[in-house]
Amino acid sequence: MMRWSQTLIPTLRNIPKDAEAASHKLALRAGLIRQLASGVYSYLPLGFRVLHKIIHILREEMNRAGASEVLLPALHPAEIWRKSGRFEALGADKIVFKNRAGNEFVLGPTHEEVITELVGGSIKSFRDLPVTLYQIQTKFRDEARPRFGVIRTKEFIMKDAYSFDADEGGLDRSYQKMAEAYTRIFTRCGISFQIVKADPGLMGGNMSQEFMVECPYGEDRVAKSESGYMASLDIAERGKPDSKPPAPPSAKPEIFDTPHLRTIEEIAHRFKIKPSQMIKTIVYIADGKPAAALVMGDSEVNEGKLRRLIGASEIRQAAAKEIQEATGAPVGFAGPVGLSIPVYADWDVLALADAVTGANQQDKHLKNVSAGRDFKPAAAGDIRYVKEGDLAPDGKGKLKLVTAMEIGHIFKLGTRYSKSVGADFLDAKGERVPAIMGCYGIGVNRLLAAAIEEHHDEKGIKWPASLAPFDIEIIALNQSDPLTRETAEKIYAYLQAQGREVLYDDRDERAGVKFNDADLIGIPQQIILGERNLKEGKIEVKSRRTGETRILNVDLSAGPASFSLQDF
RNA sequence: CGGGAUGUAGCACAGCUUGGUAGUGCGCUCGGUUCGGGACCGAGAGGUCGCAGGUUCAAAUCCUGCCAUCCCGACCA
Repeated sequence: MMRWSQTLIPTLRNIPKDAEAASHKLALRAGLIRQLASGVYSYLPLGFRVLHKIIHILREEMNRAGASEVLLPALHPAEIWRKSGRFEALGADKIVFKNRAGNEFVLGPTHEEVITELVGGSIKSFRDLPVTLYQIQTKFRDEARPRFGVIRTKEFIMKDAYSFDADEGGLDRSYQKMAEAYTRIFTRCGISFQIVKADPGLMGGNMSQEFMVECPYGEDRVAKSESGYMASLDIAERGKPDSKPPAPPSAKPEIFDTPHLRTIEEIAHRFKIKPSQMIKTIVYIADGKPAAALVMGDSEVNEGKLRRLIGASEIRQAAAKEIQEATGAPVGFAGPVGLSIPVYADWDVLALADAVTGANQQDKHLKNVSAGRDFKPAAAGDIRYVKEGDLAPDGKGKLKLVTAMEIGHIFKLGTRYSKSVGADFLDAKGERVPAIMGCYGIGVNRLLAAAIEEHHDEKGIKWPASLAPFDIEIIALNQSDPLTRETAEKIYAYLQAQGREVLYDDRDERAGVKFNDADLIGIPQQIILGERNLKEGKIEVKSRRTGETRILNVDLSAGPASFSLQDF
């Protein structure tokens, strides 16, 4: 299959200083990848083999789920992105340029537009549906901040699939099939994942789920409870706290001077008040009308939740001028008392007594403020991001926040793209209607990183069998010993004949170097050939995963076929 | 994009404060001894000190600008 001496596996003894994450360090040290520029990597023979293993699993499972593979262009005319309205939304993340004719192109960061255009031009009737297409190809995003080696890069391989259905029921079925395929894929890759409700974000659409891996070098925060609730921080909800009545107000609100102190931190620091004793008042413009959101000083308003509580369809933070108009004071001094615009309070705020908040006058704040007595919210609810220790939404147990990495994401897109880009068909009644779409993505390189993050120890990588670049590594301890060399060659030939993928470390290196490199690159099984054992007709087989070793008998005189190797 | 840090041989780093023309470990090449968990001895090769400009008799070292990379944050399929 492959001889070490004839390929490129540049293992590193020193830890490259720019690497932080375990997967980054190990991928570099094991000679899987090399960096060309920030967020741009080459995959060397070992790394590329792992990518191939992942891709093979992806293909099998996509095909099994009834999807068909295509290959779409990476070069997209800017036109098509303008058509969907995402050209601007893409912002600085898109890599755009003009060709010699002056036509603008973007290097495909994702392919909803292209696939919709393609399918839209090809389907005519509801009889052509459903159809699910997928592809595996390089995407380009000029990430502002590539991170952690191969976890977030500017150029990455993605498996993306798109389903087109005639109706919502069809979409549900297509989506379900993909969800099942994803579960099979990650399970086969040996990755411990969890499915989390997520925010569809820029993609649009009405439902999405993320496949997440808990990992210190992930980029997402996920809230989870003991009873199994899991949601991305963006949309995680919390249970309504026991409506403990606020402590009886001790005194009436009182104005005090806070010259140039605008932020919660400044006031908290200057007057030695806990942020949790303060009411943060943020002015929003909801469907064109001002409204104030109230949360405890140590919390952050979640705009999605606020929008739902208000019942608005669009919401944004107010500009300085609008704040001045709505509260009569400059930014930094807003408070709920005496405010003429409706105020929406988080549950936390209802339980606060004697709180500190803005006085709606420049350089002044109020103390001894209590909800109910000093102001009445238009509505109260969960309008902030959850925090560690919050009550779980089902009221059972507390929420924990964990760092996680997203390895897959599935969306029900609906008609967002089929309407804007154009993918119509004639339904059974002869009416022209847009196809109902779903889209489904897996980051291939990221999966490689996730597997290393989960499967490694101090010595190196411990590949799951399904992703390992090779099944078995032959370690010939003394390459200058004829018996060792001969046996190695025989076993190498034998294993290949058995259809095993084998790496033969035939380098003229010392035993220690080979052992350490073998543990580093993490091939699941090692066959160790040493003179002492060979003289007695024995070889040693070691599992990288468990460290377990077994001594097997080999009858060398009878040729390579006289022994066999079982899995542990 | 804001904040912080770093840039000297393939990798990891010292030298910079106090300017005098570059060093250590690993790796690499050759010879020898070794050979079951990163050997030893001897001899070598390898560097535009990130780039540009400035100060100076003299710059890796001091000054200015730029670039690159990493980390934190913002942003984000």
